[in-house]
Amino acid sequence: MDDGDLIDELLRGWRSTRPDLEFQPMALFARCNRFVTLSIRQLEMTLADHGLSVGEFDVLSALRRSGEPFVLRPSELADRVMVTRAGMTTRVDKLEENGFVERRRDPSDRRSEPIALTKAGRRVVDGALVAYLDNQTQLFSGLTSAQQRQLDSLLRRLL
Amino acid sequence: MDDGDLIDELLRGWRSTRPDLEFQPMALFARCNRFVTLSIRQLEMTLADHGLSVGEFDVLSALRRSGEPFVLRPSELADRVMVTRAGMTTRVDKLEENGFVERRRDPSDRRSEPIALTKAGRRVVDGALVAYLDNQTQLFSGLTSAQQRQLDSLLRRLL
DNA sequence: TCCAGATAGTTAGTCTTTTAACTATACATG
DNA sequence: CATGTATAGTTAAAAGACTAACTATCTGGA
Repeated sequence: MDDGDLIDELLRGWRSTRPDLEFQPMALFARCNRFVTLSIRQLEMTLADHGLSVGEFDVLSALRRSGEPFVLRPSELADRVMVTRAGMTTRVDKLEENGFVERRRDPSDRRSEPIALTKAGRRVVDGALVAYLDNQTQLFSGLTSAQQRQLDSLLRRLL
Repeated sequence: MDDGDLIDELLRGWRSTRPDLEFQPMALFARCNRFVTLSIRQLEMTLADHGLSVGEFDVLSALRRSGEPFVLRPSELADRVMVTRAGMTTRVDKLEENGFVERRRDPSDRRSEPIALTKAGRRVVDGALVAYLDNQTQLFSGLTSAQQRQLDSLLRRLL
C-alpha cells in the first residue's frame, strides 16, 4: 500500500506557510483517512471479482450473519448497514434484479416487505466472504498480532 | 463519538453463524472505517459553519498551503487533493461562483488556466482552518500524546 | 513546415447516496 | 370505532464523483 509521502508533503506545506499552527493531529487523521480510503479501493477490486460492490456485499452479509432464515426488513437492514432507508430501497432493487434477494410479504403487517437471501445470494456472499476476509487479513499483515491488539485498543478508545 | 457497539454486534452475528472463520481483522478494519466516517461527519458540520464543504475546503487549503502567490493549476490541484480532473473542474466552478478562487491565464501556455485564491477565499480558508484544526485535535483528545505517537507509528507501518 | 502524439481542461453520461415529500398501513386513545 | 399520529417503504430531486470522449494547444522530429 504505497503512500507516496503525500501526507508528509502536506505537513511540509502547512508548516512553511503557517508555522504558527499545530498540524500533528491533522496529519494523524489524514493517515487514518488515507489508510481507509486505500483499503476500500482494494476491497472494491476484490469484491468485483465476485460481481459485487461493497454496498451490495454489506447488505448480503448483514442477511447472511443474521442466521436462519436469512430474512430482515429493509429498515432493519438500513440500520445495520448504516445507510438511509431510501438508499436501501435502491440497493435491494439491484440485488433483487440480480436474483440475490427477494421481497417477501409479512402477513401480520402489510407495510413491511421482508428481504430474504436467495440460494444464489447465499452462494455469492459465502464465496465473497472468504475473499473479503483474506483481504482484510492482508491489510494488517504488516503488523504483529500484538500491534494489531494495540491498534484495536486505541481505536476503541477513540470511538 | 458514540459507537453503540455496532461492531461488537457485527462480530457476534458472524461468530454465531460462521464459527469456522476468523473475524478479528474484519472487526479491526470496521473500527478504522467507523472512526473515519464519524470524524468526517463531524468535520462536515464544523466546515458548514464556515460555508464550506469538505471538498471545497480541501481545494482552498491546498492553495493556501502552496504559499505565495496562492496559485495552482487544476491538474496540480487534482493530484494534491486526490480527485480526478473532471471532479476538480466541478469544484473550481463552484468555488469561483462563490468568489473564493478565480481562473487566470497563463501567457506561456494557453491550455492552462491557473487557479488563484482570492482575498475572500483566503479569509474564509484561514477562518475554517482554525476550526478544522480544533476539530482534529478534539478527535484525538481521548488519547495521551504517547498513544497518539503510537497510533501514528502503527499507521505509518500500514501505509 | 507539418504532423503525430502528448497534455490541459471540460463536457456528457452514469452511479450512488442524501433529504424531503408522499402512500399505505398500523395502532392507541378518547 | 373514529381519528390522529407513528411507522414502513418508495419516489423524486439534487449533490458529488467517476469514466470516457472531446476540444484546444503544445512539442518534437521528419
